[in-house]
Amino acid sequence: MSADDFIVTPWHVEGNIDYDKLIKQFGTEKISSELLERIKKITGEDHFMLRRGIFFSHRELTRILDEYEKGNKFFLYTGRGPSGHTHIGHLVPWMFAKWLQDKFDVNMYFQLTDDEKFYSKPNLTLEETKKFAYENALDFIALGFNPEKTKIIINTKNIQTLYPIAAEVAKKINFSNTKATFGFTNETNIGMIFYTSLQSAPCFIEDKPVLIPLGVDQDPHFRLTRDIAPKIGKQKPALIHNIMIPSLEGPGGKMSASNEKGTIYTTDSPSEVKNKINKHAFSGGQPDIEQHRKLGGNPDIDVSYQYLRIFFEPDDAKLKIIYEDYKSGKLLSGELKAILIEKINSFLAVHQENREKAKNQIEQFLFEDK
RNA sequence: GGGUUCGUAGCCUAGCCUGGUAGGGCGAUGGUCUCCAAAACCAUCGAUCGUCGGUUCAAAUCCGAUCGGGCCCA
Repeated sequence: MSADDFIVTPWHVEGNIDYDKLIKQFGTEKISSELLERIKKITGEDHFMLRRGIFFSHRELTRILDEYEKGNKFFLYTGRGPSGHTHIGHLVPWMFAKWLQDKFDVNMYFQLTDDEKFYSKPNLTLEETKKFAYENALDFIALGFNPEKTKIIINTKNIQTLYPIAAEVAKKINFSNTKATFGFTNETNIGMIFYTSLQSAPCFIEDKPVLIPLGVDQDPHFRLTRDIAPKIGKQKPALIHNIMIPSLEGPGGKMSASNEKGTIYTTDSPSEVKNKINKHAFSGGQPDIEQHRKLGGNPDIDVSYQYLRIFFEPDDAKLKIIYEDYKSGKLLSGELKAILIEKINSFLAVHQENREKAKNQIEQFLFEDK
């Protein structure tokens, strides 16, 4: 694979992603400066994830805003495949979704696809995926979603509600569609083959437009959903995509829940965070201090800097100083790491407290079948 | 129901025909080097070869059964 090759699919992300190319490949739209201005005007704030291009692409976000301005509210939908513990990369779209909920005052559905992870991970049992679903739900709730307007759907639990919608969808998808979209073969179990219709279901749970914030790698699922929507008399879901969060160990992969050392979990202790960052975070620094002072570091490939940019340092002025100091060689990699460690640990201290409280709130968040 | 194929460390895999208790790659771990990380270089851990039984002085290797996965046909 050459330097400018990259692969982005729902199951595999590899290489240095050129997001402009990806927009062309996927046929999505770049979030333009006009669109940014418009969002800013409506919400009264330009969220740093938008401003910095962490959310960089969309499908029909303009339609959602058009409707909203006419007084027609939309709702939000996102989800998570509970194949393991939550890591900080997962929080990026959720955090943004929380902001959207606050600003637009809309309903939110969060789908935990325990069945899908059971189907797709040979070694996971349904018991385990259900356990992770519960664990992941705590992290979601901990971010402060409005309990009046937020419902968590667990596929195996809420199948009664999902199934009639999924059936409508499933009837419109044939085997060729799923094979082409997901690369299914004759070895693929039939749970997987049906599954995408279940992931589509929450898009149609309310008779309103839906906006889905999600990692761009998950876009293919909803390309299919968007094709089906008009056929069953529904509106196409609109999407807003975030970039892939790099693994601690460097660019060229997304943070994976199965790679312990390249991943910071929401339940990690301060010393674990410190150790992981110091020992594993890929740096853009020079081989030694002398050269670093002389040549400076490269913040654009430095994972610690990227984490600050993506999530942990919302203040542009502070971020800019870090960027310039690192680039000039004034700031050493170890010092940059120390900044990040401090940021992550103070975030996690609060998050973990909220996560504990979430254990008592979870009941009110769980979707109840009617 | 019939046929076929596979089952060796976390993952991929050599060895099976021509029996003598397993070799490699990736990964993991530790060290050297770095302000860190990476790279590089050292070193280390890790498999009773799906299970049970048989043949044999000796079986991952041959035979039988059984369990599990895949594919094809019905």
